[in-house]
Amino acid sequence: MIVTLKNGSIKEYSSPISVLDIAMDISKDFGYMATAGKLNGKVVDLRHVVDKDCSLNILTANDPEGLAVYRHTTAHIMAQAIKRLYFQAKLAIGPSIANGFYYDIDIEGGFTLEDLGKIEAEMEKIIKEAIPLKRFILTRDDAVIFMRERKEPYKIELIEDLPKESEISFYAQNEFVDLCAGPHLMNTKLVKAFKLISLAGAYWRGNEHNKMLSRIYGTAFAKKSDLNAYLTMIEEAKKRDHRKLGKTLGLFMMNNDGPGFPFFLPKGMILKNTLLNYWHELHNRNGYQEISTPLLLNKSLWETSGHWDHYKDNMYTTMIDEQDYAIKPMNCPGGVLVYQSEVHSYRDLPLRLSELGIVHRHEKSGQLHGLMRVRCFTQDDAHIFMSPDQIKNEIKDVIKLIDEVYNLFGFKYHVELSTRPDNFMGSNEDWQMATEALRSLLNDLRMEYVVHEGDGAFYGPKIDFHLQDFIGRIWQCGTIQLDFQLPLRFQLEYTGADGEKHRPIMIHRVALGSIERFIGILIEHFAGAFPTWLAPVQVKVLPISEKFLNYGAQIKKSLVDAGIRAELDVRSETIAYKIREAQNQKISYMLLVGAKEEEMGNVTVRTRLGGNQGQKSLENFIEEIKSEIAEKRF
RNA sequence: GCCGAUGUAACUCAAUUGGCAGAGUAGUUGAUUUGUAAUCAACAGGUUAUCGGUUCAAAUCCGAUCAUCGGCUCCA
Repeated sequence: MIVTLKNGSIKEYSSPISVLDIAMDISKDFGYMATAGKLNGKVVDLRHVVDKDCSLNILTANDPEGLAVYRHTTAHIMAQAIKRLYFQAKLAIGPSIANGFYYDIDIEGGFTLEDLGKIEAEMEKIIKEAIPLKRFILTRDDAVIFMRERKEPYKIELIEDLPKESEISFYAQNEFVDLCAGPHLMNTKLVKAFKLISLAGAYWRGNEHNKMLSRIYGTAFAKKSDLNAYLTMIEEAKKRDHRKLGKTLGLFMMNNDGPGFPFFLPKGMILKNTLLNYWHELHNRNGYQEISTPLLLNKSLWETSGHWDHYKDNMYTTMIDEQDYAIKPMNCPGGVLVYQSEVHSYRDLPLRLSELGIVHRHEKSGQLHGLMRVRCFTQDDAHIFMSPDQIKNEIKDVIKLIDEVYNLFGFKYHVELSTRPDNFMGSNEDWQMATEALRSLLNDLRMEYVVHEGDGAFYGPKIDFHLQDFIGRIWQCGTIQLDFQLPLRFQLEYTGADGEKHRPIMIHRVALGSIERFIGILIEHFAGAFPTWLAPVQVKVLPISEKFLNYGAQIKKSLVDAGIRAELDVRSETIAYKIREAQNQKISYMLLVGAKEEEMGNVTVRTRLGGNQGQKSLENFIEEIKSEIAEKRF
């Protein structure tokens, strides 16, 4: 029997032989570190017996797939510890996830943080006991009986959902047995570094109508040093939290009297306006015309648009002169009314109406999160009205525009295509045509994309752009939605070259998504140290002592006259103190001015990252920083 | 909305478990006049989230409400 190994080498073994034996044969050390095998592309247990020619890659906790196996075993150890300490606890599911693992448990009264310490201690004991994990198989019927004896209702439900004739695998570590497809480590002693991270609630099978279970999150790594590095990374990520930086940098604030409604402070407003100036420039350049539509519109409009039926629970409403009104949760009907206000010819199309629309949505209290999830936000919206033959080119241009924005900030992103949801509006044919249009366009552009079946908007399929932030969280920002429904509902028309009336097609699109959230993402992305073109304060002038306040004021005036955002530190503090504060405010340029500088008409430049850059003339400094700002360098 | 935790000065956190609400930072005032990440001193700052209850006595115990945090669910 021939086994081809990952490095391309070929080994011959007498059949049958276990994956573990092959691992041990390659190297004893490697065998001890092995967590699983990848047999012909599929992750298998070390216990798996190989009996014909194959390709095999031995996985260790240093491979992502091997680490997942390692963490999954750690989840089993945690479940065993919990069953030892709390016999009445019922186990649900416990998979490995991106940064660790969790286990959902049904326990009367839930867990407390002190319990986590006890569970960790019991897990250490289980690891010391060096318990071998044994795999065995039962028929489905026997598996149900087995779990019934053990009084594990969630496991029974899981088994009953499997096909009737299937064989079901279990893993046993002494008194503890869990339903599990595997694979797993051979022995509990192989877990070297783990930590229980947090406690949370989670619905059984992710359904909010089901019972809320207690979820314990933990993580595990091959080495203690890797675990510590991960914990340090989490601490670092906390320092970047936009809610914390928003406060220390004076960008925005929240207040109990307006939960989910952010306040922008002077410095945050500069950031926002600078971003929007760029946005205006970008959209002018790309043939958009900006409009602004009312915040408050009659309920009947929302009924026509379909929003009332679909989202009335999340809309803020009020009554004016005995008529129902709603605060807009979206800008589209406003855009549609603008289109309708005139008669259009095919020559007007595509008509690109952009709008920085302020929308309000009543998000449930538990899901608010700093600027990332708010109840009032500004969409950088646009509605494009066009004829069917313009769809492809138009969407291509929108993709190009969005790509330009993300590249400017150095964001990585990926694209997802979302198809028809259950609560869709319109005909199957329209949906199919719209979805195929998007799909073939992505294929034409050779863009990689993930398909999300059933995740589209109720009026049409969409292409979503997902950004990755510093902590690795994914944020959906840009979206392009193709809509046949609103033009139909509002009876939109244009006169074609043939003199007949035709129905336009509509694109809804945003590039930044929510301005507020995008700013939150920018804060974390740059850790508050914005590129100079975006920074609320671009230069801080620091006089060596009060004697040089006048000279400092002159420098500041020259900078401000040149269009640079500069501040002067007028306090009678030591220069070291002023520098410290400017550093903490993440200001990229500090200009020190004292006797030497005043004499020559110079400034001494200090950069946040590079330290002392020596003296130069003010003219040179202004010229350099202006070109840095103009080019939007970072 | 659901599960869990939390809420004390502008910020970060104490208060020996029910016995006089305190420190550092920031702020103000004064002194100092400084050359590359914290000069010194004084002052001011509070209905302990809110409302109610238990108690001789509540930041502390109990209940309700509000908000925040970690998740779940949701996100047109």
